Amino acid sequence: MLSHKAKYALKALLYLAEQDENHISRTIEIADGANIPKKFLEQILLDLKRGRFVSSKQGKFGGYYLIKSKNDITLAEIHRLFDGAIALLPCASLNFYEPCSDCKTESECSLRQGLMLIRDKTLKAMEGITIASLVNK
Amino acid sequence: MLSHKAKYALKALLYLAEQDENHISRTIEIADGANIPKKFLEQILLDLKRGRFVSSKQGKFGGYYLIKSKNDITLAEIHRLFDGAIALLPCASLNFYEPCSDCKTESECSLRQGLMLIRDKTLKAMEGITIASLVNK
DNA sequence: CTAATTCCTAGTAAATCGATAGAATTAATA
DNA sequence: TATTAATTCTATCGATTTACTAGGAATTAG
Repeated sequence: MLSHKAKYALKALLYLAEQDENHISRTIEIADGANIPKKFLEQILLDLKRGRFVSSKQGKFGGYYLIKSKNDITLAEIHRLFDGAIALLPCASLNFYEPCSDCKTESECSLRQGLMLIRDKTLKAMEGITIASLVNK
Repeated sequence: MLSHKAKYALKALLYLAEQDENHISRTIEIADGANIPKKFLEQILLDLKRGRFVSSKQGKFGGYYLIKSKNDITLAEIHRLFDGAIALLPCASLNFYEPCSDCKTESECSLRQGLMLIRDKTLKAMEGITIASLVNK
């Protein structure tokens, strides 16, 4: 399941993607437009900025705008940024790999094999969902 | 991600599936065999019993045994029993549906459409992973 | 200088998670 | 029938995470 943070991030990105190019959106504008608690959204936008999905202009008349093409922002990336691993267990994860402490020998962990299969399919599906693909609906 | 409960449940089911037919496994035996905290495993086995995956015999020489074919126990079912929805948001879930409080009109929620697509693919993949398919490795 | 905005750091209440404790219940068998 | 070994049930605990909120510092346009 997605955290609220991840959901709000996606909604905020969708909002930004729907604006005219060169338009700068204030936090409050996004919060109202996408129904997101404003102070919470502030943090989320900062995270998106650190992740180089958006950039900002400070001070009066400042705000946020996309710096990554909406075709290149995938659900998989947003999931990873806010909720971490896409795999069902860390031992089956590409980006957040950690061995299981309770598995005696990993090569023999039959569960892991199955979970890596799931991971590959889920990942592929999530990489196919882009902000652009969602906006055009 | 799977909770420890779900992971332990899968490991316990794998353990049971590997035993001879008609063999009854005590909790402590499963706990040792699959490296699961015994008291925690107790709860998990009760959950699996309520879910009609296993049954138990009480008293001396009691224990647990599979009552569902290993071909019919899927990762999807275990995920649902212990961790709930497979979809990324409740509004995109089949079995745990709930509307989003922050979406103005659901039909217009472009995010939901994408998440239902992911759900279908993930679900299909998870239904393909059975205890039997994991044991034979 | 002032107003409007992002940026930063804490804090907090509630829920969830992983696990433990202990007593009640059940059943085999000596 | 008493003993013993097992499941079953209920309650609780501490740590972590989640979803926010609060307050103010820094920045910028006019």
